[in-house]
Parts: sequence; C-alpha cells; structure tokens
Amino acid sequence: MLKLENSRTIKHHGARGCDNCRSAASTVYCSQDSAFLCTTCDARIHAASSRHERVWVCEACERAPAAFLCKADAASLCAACDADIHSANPLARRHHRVPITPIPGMLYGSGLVMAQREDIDGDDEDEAVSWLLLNPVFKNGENPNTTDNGGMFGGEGDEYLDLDDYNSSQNSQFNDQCNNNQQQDYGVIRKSHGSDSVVPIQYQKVKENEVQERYYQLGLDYESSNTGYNYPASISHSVSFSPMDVGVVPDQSTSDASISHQRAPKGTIDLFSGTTTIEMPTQLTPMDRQARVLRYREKKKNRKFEKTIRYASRKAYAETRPRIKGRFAKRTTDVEVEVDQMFTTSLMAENAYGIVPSFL
DNA sequence: TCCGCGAAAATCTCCACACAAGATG
DNA sequence: TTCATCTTGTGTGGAGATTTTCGCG
Repeated sequence: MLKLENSRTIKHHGARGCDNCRSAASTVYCSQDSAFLCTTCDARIHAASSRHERVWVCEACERAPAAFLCKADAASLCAACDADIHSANPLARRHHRVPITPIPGMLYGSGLVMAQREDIDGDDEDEAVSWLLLNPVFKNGENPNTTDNGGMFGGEGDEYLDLDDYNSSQNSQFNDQCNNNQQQDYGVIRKSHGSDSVVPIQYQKVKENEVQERYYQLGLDYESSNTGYNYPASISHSVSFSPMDVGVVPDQSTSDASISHQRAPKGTIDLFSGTTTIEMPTQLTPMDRQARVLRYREKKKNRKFEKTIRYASRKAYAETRPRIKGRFAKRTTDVEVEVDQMFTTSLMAENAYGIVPSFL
C-alpha cells in the first residue's frame, strides 16, 4: 500500500495536491472553503448535506478550478486550458463548451457524478462506452459510476487512445491485431484492393517538450520518438472487449478484407457478431489511466483531418493524367496516335463507309 | 413515437502510371 | 562491396456508386 501511495505521489507531482491531506491529488475545488480537495477528503468533509458548491479541477492542468465543460472532449477545463486546447485547430474550435456547473451537496454515492457526466456523454456515448470497457476496474465496494478517476475521465476512450502502446508487453497476436488496425485506421494503403481511400492523419509535435515534461512528472518513460512513451511493464491483465474499441474485425482468414475506419463496407460481418477476443490490459493503475488520458488528449488536440500530400510529383502526374469518368485511363503515346490516325484515314480512303476496326 | 420517403451529404471504389525501395545478378 | 537491372508496392485525383444522415409528413 505504501508503494501505491508513493506511486500516487509521483503521479500527481504535476497536479495540485489536496489542501487537506496533502498526500493525494485534488479532484475538486470548494469555493466556500477555498480549498482543493481529493476525492477522499471531499467525501469526508462534504458528506451528508453539505451545501458547499464545488467544481471539478481542470483535467488538463489539474491545478485550477474548471471553468468550462467541453462536451466534445467530455472534459472539465479551466479558462486557460480551454483557450489553449480549443484554439489548436478548427475542429477543436467547434467543440461545444458550457460554463461549468457547480457540484452542490453530497457528491459521492448519490450518482451525481455520473449524472453530470451523462450530460457530457450524451453527445459522445460511444466514447464513454469504449472508455468504460477499457477501464472496468473499480475499487472494492465502490460505485462504478462514482470512482474518482472514472468519473473524472469518463467518456474519453476512442481510437486515439493508441492501444497499441501496450504492445511491448502483450502477446504477439495482440500486437499484430493492434498494429494492423492501427495502420488501417490511420490510413495506410490497402493494396490488396488496389484502392486508396487514404486520408493520412498526422500528429504534430507541437509542444512536445511540454508533453514530455508531463510524462516525467507522471513518472513515465517518455520516448521522443514516434512511439511516445512506455507504460510500466506491470500491466498484464486481459479482458475480452469490443472490437469497436480498436477497429478490430473478426479474423476472416483472408488478408484482403477491406476495413474502413469510417464505415464497414457492404457485406462486412457485423462487428459485434464476431467474437474476437483480444488480450488487453484492464486493471490500470491510476498512473496508467492518467497517462493514457493525457496522451489521448494530446493526440486529440493535435490531430489533423486535412489530407496530406506526401509526394507532390505524384499529385502533379495524377492531375495531368487522362481520365475516363474520373478513372485514370491509359495514356496513348504520340506514335500510337499517329498510327491510329493513319489507319483511320487509310480506311476512310479505301472505302467511304468508315468501318470502325475492332480490337476486341 | 414510429415509419416511410426523398433529398442532401458523406464516404467508398475504381482506374493508370511514375516513382521509391528492395531484390537479384 | 559496389553498381546496374529488375521486380514489387505505393500514392495520386475525379467521377460515379453506395451508404448514411436529415427533414418532413
């Protein structure tokens, strides 16, 4: 237990500590008491019928009271973080945010947490479901809907959680599946069908130093490479979870099954009818959970939806290439054109009927 | 509240070929 | 080991097809 406490201390190195116990990270701010409190202290102090209104601590910086509630991100953010995150890209600017609603009265065991969260998740239920599926671990005797972190981070699981980061400590089957789907989801070409509906999503390394610093604060091993950071090797649990979470389709033994990120093609087996079981860590420590959420947020913040041209020369060729009904057509060479013209004119001269030669 | 229909929007598929990268001699 | 040649796979855009979403009665 001491170890756990130590790890929690490390975890919350960057977060504001509880003003009461000074050992755990604060999760709420009580305006009446002018105090940041952890879930435990808040439950104890504001138990019963306390009328103190509290607000969530900003989920991004974890150091200031939340001022806005982003429904798209399902996150409570302070004014500074809100401005920062939602000015990152045009899509983020479209996020619907509302002023944060104070948390009156008894918070724990009343279902109030999820009641407020449901307001968030209503717009993004799928994310919430997948998030909960990935983190179905709760403390003993605790209401699953009112876990401290579960409540704070509810509804943030989606493909951007980068599940493949666990590959280093998982079996090869899971690695392959995750990697394959990661490639497919992120727009790697499906050569087998000869079709490239590719819209590569690239992640800027904006503020990477800040992210790296946060990882160090969390006691994580951040790698400056594209692989991000490594999770502690202690993650070794497994669970059967929905293929939707990672875009997994049932193994059809054929490698050329077309998989679409946005939509399954016609005739594709129902994702939920498949019983693909994948080894997946579930009993995440609070540190793991926060790290995943942190990385998810960073990716979500920096993701781009614009199509990226990797080879301008190929684009130029494609634009000049002849087309028939939008499809690329064979380019007839000058010699072929000349021969064709000669053949046509000679035929026209020999007989005036204009016979059209058939090459079929 | 549910259903059906049509319109609009979103997404997918197809094609040829220059080019990059790997394999081979 | 280096170089030349061959083979294989990738990436590109527009039109049509297909699917999804939305609004209306």
